[in-house]
Amino acid sequence: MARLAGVSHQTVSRVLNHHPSLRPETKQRVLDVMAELQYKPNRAARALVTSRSRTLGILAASSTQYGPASSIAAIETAARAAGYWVSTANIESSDAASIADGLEHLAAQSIEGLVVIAPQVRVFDTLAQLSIDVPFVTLQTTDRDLGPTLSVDQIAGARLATRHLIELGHRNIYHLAGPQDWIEAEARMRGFLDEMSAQDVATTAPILGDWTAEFGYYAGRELLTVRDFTAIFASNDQMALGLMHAVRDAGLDIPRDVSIVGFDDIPEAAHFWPPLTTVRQDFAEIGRRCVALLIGALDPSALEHRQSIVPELIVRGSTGAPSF
Amino acid sequence: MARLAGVSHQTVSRVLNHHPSLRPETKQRVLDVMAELQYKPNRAARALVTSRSRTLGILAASSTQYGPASSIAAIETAARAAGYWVSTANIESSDAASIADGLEHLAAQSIEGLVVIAPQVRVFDTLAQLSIDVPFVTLQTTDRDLGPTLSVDQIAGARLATRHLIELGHRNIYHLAGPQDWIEAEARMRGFLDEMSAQDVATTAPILGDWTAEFGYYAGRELLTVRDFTAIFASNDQMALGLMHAVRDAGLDIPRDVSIVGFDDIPEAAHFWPPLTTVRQDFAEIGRRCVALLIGALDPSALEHRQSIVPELIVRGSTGAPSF
DNA sequence: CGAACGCATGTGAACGTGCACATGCGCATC
DNA sequence: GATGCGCATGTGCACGTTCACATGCGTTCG
Repeated sequence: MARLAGVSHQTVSRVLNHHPSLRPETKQRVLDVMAELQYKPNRAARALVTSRSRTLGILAASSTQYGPASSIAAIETAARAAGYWVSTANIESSDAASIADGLEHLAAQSIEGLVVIAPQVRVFDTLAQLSIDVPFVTLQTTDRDLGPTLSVDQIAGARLATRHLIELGHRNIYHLAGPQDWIEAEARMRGFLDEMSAQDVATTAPILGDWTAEFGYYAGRELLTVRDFTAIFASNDQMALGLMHAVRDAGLDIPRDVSIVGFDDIPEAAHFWPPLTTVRQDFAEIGRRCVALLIGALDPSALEHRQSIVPELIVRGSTGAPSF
Repeated sequence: MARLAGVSHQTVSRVLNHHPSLRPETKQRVLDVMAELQYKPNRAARALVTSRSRTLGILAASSTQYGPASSIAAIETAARAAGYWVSTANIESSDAASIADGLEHLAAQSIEGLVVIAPQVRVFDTLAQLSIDVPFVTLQTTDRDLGPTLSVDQIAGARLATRHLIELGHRNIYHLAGPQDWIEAEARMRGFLDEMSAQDVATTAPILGDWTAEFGYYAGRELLTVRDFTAIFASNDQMALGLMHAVRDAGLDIPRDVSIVGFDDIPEAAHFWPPLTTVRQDFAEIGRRCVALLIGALDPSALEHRQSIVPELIVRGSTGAPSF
């Protein structure tokens, strides 16, 4: 007990909390003793009395993928800098039981804020059911008002990608979308459809995928049996990779026969063959903003981080004019 | 307070801890009230009185990469199943300050066990300096006795890859290694060197990389200016991807002119062009074993999880016999 | 010169849980 | 029928911290 070394426990507490009325020499003396004893304040005791856990929760699906993993890492870093801890719950399947389990695990440590990187709608239903009542953030662009949310302009990114293909001269463009319970997937699909109709290009129904290269490969094989298109916009880079694999397997050339665009700009995308044209998302920035939003909601001060993050089109070798 | 509903707080406590001497009807009554009130036991209070946090720490570098991310996810899942929480600290650079910061962050929540997925040696020095005294696990194959450790046989995996190339007839093989402060990288390099000398093949000095595709690309360009080799064994799949990019840029064919082997078998590897021959590691299993080991060390019972995980060579299109 | 104020520090209670011990009750044993 | 034992439950304290309040001392001001 550091307080054995000179002062009362309350003075120690004041030192820890940077109380203004402290004689510098007293403060220093306490600090010295703390250093000597390797004193560590007890987080549990503090949480107990303040009833603040200073913990943020992340509910994550697909946390092994580059995008989610990057956001998680950025969230952790930003939270740590702000003096918060982070606890993650990964859900493997997106069924209700799994979601509920993850949320309960987070609730059990009385998190003060929640970031959801996962299928959306069910999560919030479950959240309501469990009557977990914390501010939360999600990457979103829905109409629904889901409380404080962070707007990353997935729609704009998807429009960028689509416009690029149209400007190159493509008129038969498929979209390989992500799972529709992901808000990002839905937004990218909407961006694709919006741009297509804005430019008066006939649209085909998007194909619903699962984010994996494996799915992209099989979807590509399927599509190529008909081959009524000259370009595909995939909702992430992994699916784009699978598509490219299928296209090459069919003996076709990219981009001469088929142009392909991805989404995310994972670090490997620049080294695919051919290097992938894609939409860059700043996952780290997303993570940082999530934390800023949450902590803003917790320390109820300014909350004007609502400006959206603008994605960027990175043009590489996988797209070109169609050859007729 | 649930205890207002009939019984003493101690009885509630007994229900929570599955005490044997409880009349079933009493127990049920308490459970009913708990359900009705949505009662959640307070983790902080419990941690305070038991002085057990039930929290495992992960110190992670490169947590956005597939391998580390997979292990982290598996650790989280396994820990959750065992009733533990997980807290992650990501370190961006591997300098001492960053490591110390991460470890202090973990120590501040009095973690009971630590998994290190990061440059190794400095971590343990720092650990000692901060006199953090918890059991820890690391993926390792060093000679050093670093306490309870998990042995994943990286050496065997690397030998597998190297032997595959030698058996195909390659005699001029380079190794693109990972950063040498990573134990995995060191072990894979050792496996490569061991196998080369066991098979009496002349060895060239390994090139030290940084795990990224970008590095693989530039290393490949560099190597190709001389081109005194027919095969390269890269220490992970990302670097292998970069290498393949460089080889193609030079107008060469894979595997006719150059064979390439990776390590990890990330999900995308099967869809690279050509599909990558690589060594599969079961990251999820690694994560699970980490937790088993740590919890075994905490609840001091059996500790015989020491059998190592055997990696597997996956032969795909990126390797073939050399053409002379 | 005394009252009032502000600063630096101390005192005691409280947070919600688990542990050690105490209590009361029913049943078996002699 | 008294003694003792085991089961089911209750009582009080402790964990380490913060909060509200109390104390003592020096300074200012009417």
